[in-house]
Amino acid sequence: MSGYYGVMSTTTLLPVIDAASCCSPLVRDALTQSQADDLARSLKALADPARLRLISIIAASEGQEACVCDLTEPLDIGQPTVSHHLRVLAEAGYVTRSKRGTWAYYALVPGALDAVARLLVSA
Amino acid sequence: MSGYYGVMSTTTLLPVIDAASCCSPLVRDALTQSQADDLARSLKALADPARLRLISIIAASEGQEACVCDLTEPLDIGQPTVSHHLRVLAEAGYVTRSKRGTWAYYALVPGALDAVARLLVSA
DNA sequence: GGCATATATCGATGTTGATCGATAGAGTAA
DNA sequence: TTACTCTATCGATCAACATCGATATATGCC
Repeated sequence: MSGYYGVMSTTTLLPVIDAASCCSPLVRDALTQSQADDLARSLKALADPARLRLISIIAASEGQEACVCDLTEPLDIGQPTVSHHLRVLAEAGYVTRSKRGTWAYYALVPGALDAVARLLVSA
Repeated sequence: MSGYYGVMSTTTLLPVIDAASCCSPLVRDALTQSQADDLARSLKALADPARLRLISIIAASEGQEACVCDLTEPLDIGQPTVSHHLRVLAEAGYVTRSKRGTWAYYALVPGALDAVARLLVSA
């Protein structure tokens, strides 16, 4: 389990985890402008109802991975919009994309949500 | 097409993840539309560089409280914009406002950031 | 090859949001 | 009262974004 699924996405940066490793918690010190920009970008990627639902569906799926074909129907939005949201989540480092045959599977990046959550807590 | 991911049997699938050790709504179940709307609204209020810097300055201040007069200068934005951001943070429940004389003081709501952070973590 | 399906990208549109200048309101001091 | 300071609100502008339909790309099948 937790194996690797072949091809990685072409955008392999993990901005969320990078931000977590370099930046101090929000409540410890006053954030610099660039720290605030980075964290805001990570939070903006999460701050959309459709993207939160996509993440929660992926997270609740077996292996924390889901096919796009299973993500289009439950949300009440069109297929291009789902594709757009998945791209935003991937570029922010929350999910990775792997294509198997005709289908594209999106998987949670382990620890990505935890990383951004840790930036918000005071302890 | 294939799977419906809703409230299926919680015991058969999900080999590693145990409901007891996995407490976040985001990661445990698929969010409903209104749950996603609520969480997105809370995250949107945080997902702005100016507001993150305001929160961090307030949090780093004595008593986790700061006067507006001390918040206008460090950020490179105008006073009406600072006032607007503070209002957004207050309406989202992250800070409270108290006026003493001519000055307005904004204080962190204890536990507010922790609460939203807990919604994101998986364990 | 041609056809069908799955997903991504493009272009346009309507909406939200960040920012500003001007101004209003509240409080203090003379 | 008047004058001054601090903060909030108003109205406008510009940029960012969510969404859609149409189309492009990729893969599999016949």
